[in-house]
Amino acid sequence: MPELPEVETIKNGLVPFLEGAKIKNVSLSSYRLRFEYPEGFKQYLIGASFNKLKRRAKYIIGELDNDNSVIIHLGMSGRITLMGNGHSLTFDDYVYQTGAKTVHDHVTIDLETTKGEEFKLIYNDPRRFGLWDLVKTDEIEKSKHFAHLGPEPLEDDFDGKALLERIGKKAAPIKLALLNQEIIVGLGNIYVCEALYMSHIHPERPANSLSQKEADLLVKNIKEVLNVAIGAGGSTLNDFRHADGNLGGFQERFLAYDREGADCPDKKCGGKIERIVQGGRSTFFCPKCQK
DNA sequence: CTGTACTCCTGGGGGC
DNA sequence: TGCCCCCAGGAGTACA
Repeated sequence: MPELPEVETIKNGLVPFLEGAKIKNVSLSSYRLRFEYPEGFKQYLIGASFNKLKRRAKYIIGELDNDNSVIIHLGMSGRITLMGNGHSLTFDDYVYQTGAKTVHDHVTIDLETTKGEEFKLIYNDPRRFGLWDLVKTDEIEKSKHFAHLGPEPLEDDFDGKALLERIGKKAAPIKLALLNQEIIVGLGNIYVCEALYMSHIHPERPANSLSQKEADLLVKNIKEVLNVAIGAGGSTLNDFRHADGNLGGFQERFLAYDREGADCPDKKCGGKIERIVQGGRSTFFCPKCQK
């Protein structure tokens, strides 16, 4: 799925269109997503306007003017497209696009901006691992989606000390600990691999074996890789693009992720990137410089 | 407590 | 061309 940087970029891209916009109509496909839509989903939405858009972990939160908030998680393959005025803009670029078919359009929202311009928001999700929910705005933090979530990695007060506190005595491999949203939110398979590579930390190291110094470096690199990715995506999403939805410039060049067999980017290292499986998911790392 | 296996799904790509 | 198998950026649950 979209990890924190992608969700942040999408949220930021939606802000100028959605904040203040009024929901004129909502239509749903006949498929359910990860969960059923909540009772009265459409009724709460239609006629409401969006106040603020926020991000928490990998969720987009759309605060409405009726004390409810829309909670959106993109799962593995969720994409959001805005269409209006003969143009469309798709906020994805990180997920395969060729398979996009309207048969997987599950949520369509007709909107009207404060200036009276009409447009549609379309949520497309082939694998349907995403979710849309409705939560009382003042109960978001204790809702089932958010109650167990760990700290935001980009918060100023999140540092190596805070990470070690969250890890506690956990002997699980550091790779899996970082994917655990109860310990730290927003990281997924890609950025965990990248941050561990940058920090020269072996993904199979027990989480509780990290020194304070290693944790400091790891957190510094987590922030770095997330901020670079947000910076790369953020600048491309300012306006509607033409109908092919091509944003460009959002391609990541990964150091370790998906580079099995490639030379370690550090020429002085001379190692080769390897792929192993942890928790049923691929881990890419350099066994020579990650200790 | 741990770790693992499996679940929800579709689609792309490689091998044959 | 097709078929089969593996893989995919998430995350919850069940079970030993």
